[in-house]
Amino acid sequence: MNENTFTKPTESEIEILQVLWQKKQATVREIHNVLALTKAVGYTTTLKLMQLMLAKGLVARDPTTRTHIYTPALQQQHAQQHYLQKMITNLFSGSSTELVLQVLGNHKTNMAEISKIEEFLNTIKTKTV
Amino acid sequence: MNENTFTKPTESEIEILQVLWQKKQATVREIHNVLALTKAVGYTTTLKLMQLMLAKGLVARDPTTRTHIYTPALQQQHAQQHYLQKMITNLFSGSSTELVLQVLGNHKTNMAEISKIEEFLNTIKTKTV
DNA sequence: AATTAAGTACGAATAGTATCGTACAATTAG
DNA sequence: CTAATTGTACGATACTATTCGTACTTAATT
Repeated sequence: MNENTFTKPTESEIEILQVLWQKKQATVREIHNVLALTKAVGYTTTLKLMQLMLAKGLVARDPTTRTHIYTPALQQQHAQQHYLQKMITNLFSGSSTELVLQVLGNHKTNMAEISKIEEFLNTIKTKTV
Repeated sequence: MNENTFTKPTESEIEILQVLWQKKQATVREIHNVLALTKAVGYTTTLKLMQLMLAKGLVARDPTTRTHIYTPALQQQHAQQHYLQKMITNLFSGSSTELVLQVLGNHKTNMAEISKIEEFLNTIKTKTV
């Protein structure tokens, strides 16, 4: 399983990856504690999921210490692109602009963020024919 | 099952809804023909899925004619919001702006669309403290 | 040293999703 | 009028994902 082969994470797996992306690395216990904040789930369930993710190549781990330390093996940006593309196709009739407008309309965006987006729009303007 | 209860469509169900949202209404045969363009799937599979979607309240149908005519019972915008929110939380660490920048960076956006987005940013600016 | 605590491994049960064959009904073609 | 075609209904099956109990191992506590 090389890095070109995108193994689609399931929803539960993405929840785990989200924690790993933020913490950079974590033990099963640490991840489980985070997940347990928002949903009822047993420790061995989280453990098993992470073992399956290891087999799929979604995470890596250092097994030299007794308590294994896991790291994400899938880049957050890759997952973002994959799911964004799918979402644009299936939910926004293929229009990325529609998606952008919908997001901007539904989430409070402060001045600094608006400026950041405007700035970015200006840079792509120069590349647009 | 009232309209406040959002029944989360599965991925296959969203593919069907996508066709319905575009066509406004369609028969099982019509939807199946569209799906068959991109994946191998039997007619009765599509039929069964749509019957399950009817039971879930995701679609409605007019059964007075022999060939039933289906319509979407879930607004496209509702589904968009739900999945956008989930995506922002799980894949973008809660930052809607990050998502917007990612989309703009990965999809070609023409002048007209850029203008549309800039215009929208201006309107929300006036509402931003 | 014995007991308790904390960890991994993994089989197996459960639940959720997708697939399709077959039965049957209604319409259409010959 | 009979055949073939086109449709719906739905049970059975396969596949995928999730959940957790239990066994075993290692480390820490008493």
